[in-house]
Amino acid sequence: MATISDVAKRAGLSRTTVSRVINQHPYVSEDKKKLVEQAMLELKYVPNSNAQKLRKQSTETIAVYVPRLTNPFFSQLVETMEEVAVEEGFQLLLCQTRYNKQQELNYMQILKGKQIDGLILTSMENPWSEIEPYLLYGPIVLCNDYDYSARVPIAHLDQVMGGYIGTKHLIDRGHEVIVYCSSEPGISRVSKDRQEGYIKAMQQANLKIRPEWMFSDQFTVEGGKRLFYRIHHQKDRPTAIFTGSDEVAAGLIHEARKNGYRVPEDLAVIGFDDQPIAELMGLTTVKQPIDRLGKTAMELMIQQIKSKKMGDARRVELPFELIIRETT
Amino acid sequence: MATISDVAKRAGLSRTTVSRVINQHPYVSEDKKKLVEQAMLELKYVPNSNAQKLRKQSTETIAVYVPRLTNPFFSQLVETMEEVAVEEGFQLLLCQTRYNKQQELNYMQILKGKQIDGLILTSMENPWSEIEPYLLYGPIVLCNDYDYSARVPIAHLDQVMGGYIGTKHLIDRGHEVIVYCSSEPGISRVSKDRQEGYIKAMQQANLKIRPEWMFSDQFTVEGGKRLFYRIHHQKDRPTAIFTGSDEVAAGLIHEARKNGYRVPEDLAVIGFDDQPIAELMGLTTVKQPIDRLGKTAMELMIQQIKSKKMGDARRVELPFELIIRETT
DNA sequence: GTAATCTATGAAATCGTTTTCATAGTCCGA
DNA sequence: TCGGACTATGAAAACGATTTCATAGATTAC
Repeated sequence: MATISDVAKRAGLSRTTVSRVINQHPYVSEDKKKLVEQAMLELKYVPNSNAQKLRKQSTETIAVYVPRLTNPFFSQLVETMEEVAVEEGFQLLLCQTRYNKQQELNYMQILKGKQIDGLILTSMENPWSEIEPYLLYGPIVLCNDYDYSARVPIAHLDQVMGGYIGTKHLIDRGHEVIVYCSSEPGISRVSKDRQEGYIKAMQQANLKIRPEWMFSDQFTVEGGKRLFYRIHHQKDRPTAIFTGSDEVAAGLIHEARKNGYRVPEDLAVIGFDDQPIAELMGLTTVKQPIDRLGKTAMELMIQQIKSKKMGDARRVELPFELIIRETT
Repeated sequence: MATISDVAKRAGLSRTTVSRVINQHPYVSEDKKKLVEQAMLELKYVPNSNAQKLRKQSTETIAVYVPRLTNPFFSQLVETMEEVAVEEGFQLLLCQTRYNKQQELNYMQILKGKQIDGLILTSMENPWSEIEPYLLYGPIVLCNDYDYSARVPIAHLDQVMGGYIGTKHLIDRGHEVIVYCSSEPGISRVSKDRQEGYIKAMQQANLKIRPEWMFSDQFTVEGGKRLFYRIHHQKDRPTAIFTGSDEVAAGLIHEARKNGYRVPEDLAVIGFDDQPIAELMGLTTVKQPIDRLGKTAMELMIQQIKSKKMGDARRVELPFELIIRETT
């Protein structure tokens, strides 16, 4: 494999000059530049990026932590992030925490080892205080999940509002017994706040809230199905359900219909996210602008890397949109 | 940030000995080892991974090229691959080609620049002859998409068979006018072979094949909807459709029902992949073992990296499974 | 006409590791 | 008791780039 020295030798110049051509420094004469380019072409030379990273102390690589990719919310988030990153000349290292505290912390070594220029967290399995120390080693941006005590850029939605909007819609439709199902396992602020929004809306309407109406352990299509049977067998059956994702809603509706329920007459269901499946099923849902969320987070990251300033804790809050279809 | 020299100084030993401890070489006495570990702890030392990569000439990083992540087939594939990679001590660099020839070639610089130890292609936008030269720079493994002339490890399914199974099932159900819809844009062998399987089954049954019964431009839920209207307005309306993915099938069925079609009585539909949505919609489908596919490909890659032997063109072919539900 | 600035180039230091080579003491068998 | 094998350590070279510093000719400014 050709090195920069080989190129220099071939062009009859020094390594310095070759490096200047590669990095488009000024002060290289046109004719020498041509010579170098010719030599690089002949030798099929490509700079060794590990050497570059070591010397430049920058890697043009950003890591994204997601719980798991089969959750469409996160795969769409990552898709957008990769697109923005590449446009700006960065690459994406993908890390799945699998909702696991330890896994998340293990991955932190990547930041410590200078392997990446920055880190985007889309969910946090550990409290911010566990993560904060790593800020020493490089910039961190929060996306989706958040913690207001964190002094880092954040792109997110006000999930209290999200929970409120959805619940309020069900209340407006005349429902009084409403079940809430959270979106994620773990200590995520997203779940906590969204549930707070649910509670707020219920209280405002003077409706009862009961622990057995709040679920926090079902997150997939399968989970939605299980959720249905839990409800189905309850004494005080709810008339409406606020689910943490469109997938849970879809699974739930599927199973409900199979058991002779009419939706929304016997059971109203509202989803969350507005994934393709929502339109397909005619699902009323609280839409999250996932693309804008991912784009914003990545841009905040890149700005921070390029400006080399840490500590500009800009917070960008994006809006929800209630999409009313046929399940409420 | 502490370097290996700092650690060495603090422990009163040489860099060499510290390096030996880090890499668990033999021939380090217990007491010196303790000293080094103590020093590393005190200084919160973490090796600079770019320096390691440069010196070791290996990066413990594998790149995966996918067209795009919002296609659930690919996000599931990547999810599995990441899991296997991490288990074996590797990391995953994610690259989306967006079905774009040039993008795919651009990304090839990553391999040339020694930034990764190997490359897994899940789809090919360029003919193998364009890609082959890059083998010089590191191992390549094909996954899902394939080209029999490529002398590299391949994990895939016999898509001719896949197309045949699905079509045969429709024929067995008594259908004679069957539309085929391919799974991907571009020159992918997957599409070509699957279509060949369709043709084979049709010919075996002495059924007519017409160009206007073959579509190759719709790949999403939205695409499925558009596909429905194309068919809806045709003169010789088909009674059955073989779609390239469950999503297309889902969109199509949704739109068909909206227009008063009964499925499968007026229009039978078979999907491909067996994604969660397929069960949800009661969709008959040709199941691909995506997890096994991803796992196998990653294992083939890691074996090749670890053995340092190139050119063992092992081919692993996994089986389809026909899942019959209610849409055929 | 001279000092200051700009342009163009290369030698050598540097980034932070691992690897090679050299050295020396210990142990063991004949 | 001698020689080979094993254990333990460190100095210096190597990985392949970029950056700093030095130098020198060309140009500009007054």
